[in-house]
Amino acid sequence: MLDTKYNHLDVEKDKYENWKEKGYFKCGDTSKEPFTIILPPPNVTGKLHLGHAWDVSLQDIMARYKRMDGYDVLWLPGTDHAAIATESKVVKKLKSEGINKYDLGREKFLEACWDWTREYGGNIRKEWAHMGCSLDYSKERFTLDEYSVKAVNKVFIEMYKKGLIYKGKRIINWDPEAKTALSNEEVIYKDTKGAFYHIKYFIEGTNDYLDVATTRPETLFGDTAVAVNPKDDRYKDLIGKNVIVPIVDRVVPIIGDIHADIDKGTGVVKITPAHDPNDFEVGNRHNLERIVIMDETAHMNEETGKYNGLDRFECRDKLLKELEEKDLLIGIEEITHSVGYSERTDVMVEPYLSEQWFVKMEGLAKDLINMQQDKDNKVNFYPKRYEKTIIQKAEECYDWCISRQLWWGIRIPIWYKNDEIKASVESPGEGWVQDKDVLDTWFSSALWPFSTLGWAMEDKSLFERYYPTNFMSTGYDILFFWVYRMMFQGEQFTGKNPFKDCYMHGLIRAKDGRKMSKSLGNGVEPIEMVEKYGADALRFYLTTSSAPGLDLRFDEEKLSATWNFINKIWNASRFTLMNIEDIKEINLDNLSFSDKWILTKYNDTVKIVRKNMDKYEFQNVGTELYNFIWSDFCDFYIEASKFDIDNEGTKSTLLYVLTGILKMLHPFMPFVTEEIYQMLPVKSAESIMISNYPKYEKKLVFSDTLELMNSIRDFITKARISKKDNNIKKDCKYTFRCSTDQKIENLICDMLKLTKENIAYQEEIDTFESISVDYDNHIFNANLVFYFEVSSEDKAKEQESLLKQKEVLESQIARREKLLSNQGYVNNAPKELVEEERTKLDNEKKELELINLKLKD
RNA sequence: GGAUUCUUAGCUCAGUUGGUUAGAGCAUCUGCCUUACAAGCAGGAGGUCGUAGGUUCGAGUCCCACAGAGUCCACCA
Repeated sequence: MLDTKYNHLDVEKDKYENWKEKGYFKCGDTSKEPFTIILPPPNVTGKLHLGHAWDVSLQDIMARYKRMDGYDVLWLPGTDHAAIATESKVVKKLKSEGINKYDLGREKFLEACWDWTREYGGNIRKEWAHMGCSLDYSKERFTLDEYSVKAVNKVFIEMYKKGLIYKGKRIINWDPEAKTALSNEEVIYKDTKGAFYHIKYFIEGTNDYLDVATTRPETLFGDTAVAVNPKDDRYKDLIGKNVIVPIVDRVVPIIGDIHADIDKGTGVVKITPAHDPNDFEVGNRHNLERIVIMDETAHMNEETGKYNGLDRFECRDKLLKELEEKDLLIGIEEITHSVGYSERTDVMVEPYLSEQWFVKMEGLAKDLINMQQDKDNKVNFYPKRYEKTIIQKAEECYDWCISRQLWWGIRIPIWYKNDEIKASVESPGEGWVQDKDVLDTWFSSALWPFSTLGWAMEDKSLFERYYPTNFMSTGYDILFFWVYRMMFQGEQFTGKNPFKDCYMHGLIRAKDGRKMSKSLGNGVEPIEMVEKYGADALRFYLTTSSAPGLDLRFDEEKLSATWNFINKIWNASRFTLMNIEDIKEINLDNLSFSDKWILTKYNDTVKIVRKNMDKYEFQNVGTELYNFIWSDFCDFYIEASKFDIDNEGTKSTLLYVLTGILKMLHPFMPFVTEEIYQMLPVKSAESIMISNYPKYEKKLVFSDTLELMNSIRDFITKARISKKDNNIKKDCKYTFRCSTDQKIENLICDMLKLTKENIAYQEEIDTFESISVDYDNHIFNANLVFYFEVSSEDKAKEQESLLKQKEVLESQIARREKLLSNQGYVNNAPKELVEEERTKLDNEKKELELINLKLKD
């Protein structure tokens, strides 16, 4: 027997291990249709945060739902080596031990990374287990395992040969702390306080100068021109003349270029082709020299004379001082402007000229756009609007910088010998040297949906069976990092989109709407919440509390309310189990009105739940189940069943409906549903995980009963209000007439807790005041009269309440009459709706008559 | 500059082909320890659905404008 209270700690203990041992998580039943989900691989040394908990819950819901519904489900787990993130952690750790990465050397450093990975890699698996994720661990992958590395090499070489990957000298975003190039996506722009420094650039051979404004004065060492707009009347005559770059005293030309904006700043721009992407373009147009003035750590190099060796910001300070001393600084104008920071290290990104590998995006992006036009092969986004976002991204289409000057990652399969270049995994022979760089983590992630399934392996059976995948779920924050890239790589190498449906969820925010972050200290640990309320509550709360694509404000009170809901389910189960111990089989032949009613309601619920599950509208599923279970099943049906509990049909109904409830809840709350399922006296499977998902059963739908019982329920509610409003005591007397059926009369008496002692005798009645509750429609009518002693105060109260009722009724009748006299409504609205309105109007009129009668007394 | 989301009860949010009197949790008020559950039960109060127009027989829902809040992309000498 169940305890009186739900204890999530007991319930969630050991179940996961048991499921895993039984092999329920494994795919492979080829008699069934496959259903595939690939888990977005978290950073191998990372920690599960609430966003992950949300993400894995969504996927587990789909995995469990489809598994129960007869599919061969593969939910494939894996982790990502997370190049920069992991490498920077290992560097930091070594540093604390007084070890420098470069002194240690590449091989030993990689060993340290592997050690780190092994040490922390298990954590994430424990967290999946806490959350109840039904992952097939026999297929677990890592972005540095054979599956991934082979695919990455194959893809790289093929793209290189097709000219889709090229090496180029360009301005890229440089992270001076991690000492690597970054892609545009890895740069985060933040509003930063800075200044326009106005500097004098003297025109050669004159005492006149140009006022050049810059936010990065230290780059003047790399200036090789000054540009003005050719249409700018102020300066156009100067084009062709030269200016002298201050401090370095270099003579550089004044050029005319549209890049110089007449309205911006002073209209004069210094051109530093090696340190600014726009200037780089200008430099190309005018054949300007590119002078690199910094090293890879953003310290000034030998080009800067006495500033050589200084950090960029230190150099800026000292340079400004010197400019001031030499009267070359016109002024400083403080501004707030947007500056790029590295996503991982949070240092200011430096635009930096270097040689890097790029993916040529034009053709790939076009293919992606075309694929989305194809109804049968497109990715369906949930919510839909993300498709537009993806398309826009594809239309912008700038090349993707994929080389990283790191060691932890997949090394670029390119070999050099003198001037020769070869693409190959193995060394082409003696004297060949491999490219030192590794690939962007996201390059391997982009292949993840097919690399994990053995696309590059000899045995392609998994790929053939489970690709393309069915469901992808992820936060919108990695739409461009990942979803976009998976799409074009999938299309390019498999000819198909890697997933059919892509569900985007939002971010988890703190209760005040701010982002959860370490610096604000407002983060919530999912594991703490699991300990406090259970994984079941956390999963249900996270997945049913917001609409797709929207952020979720984490509210512990709501999580606690979810716990209460589970406690309610627990107790409803407890009641059911207490009353059906002796049942041997479910027999739904001999059913009462309320049995038929709950079965009908239940089947409606099954239908709506399935519909919404298939559309990933989990918040609707949540609302539907919550209302059905709490309001219909617990508050009404269980109460009604108490008076009929010895009936075989009622016992069967209780068990049948409870079983269905547990099954529909199972994807959301796997642990508690399994706990209760195991105690059911009649069940079809050894675990709820592998039982069948409920189906709509037409033969268990009794529409007439639905209508009847809804009316009865209405009547009971009304009678209850009357009882209370008029302060009727338990010992009052009543007479009760119900025209339909003796059973219904009994049920109503029971539900209203009216007992034989309350029956009134005629002679008594005469001396008592009375109130009555009437209900009359075409399938059910009843009349309940309470007789009781009443004070003048009570009587006044009743009058007041009747007048109020009258007022409400009259306004409703007026509204409905207006509606029904509207020909447009009568002609256009659905017939049933109009008919319903008519019935209601009739009822309301009858009710009003009764009230008027009572008011006359 | 472009795109996009949000604005519904005191608070946090649902409301998906337009159709009863707009729902829930928490908080609040009234009455109940009724033998599944007081972390509960039975009720009550609380909303002119951001503002102003339009389409429609009918708008929280569709369209337009405006206001406020947020996010993404581009630009940022």
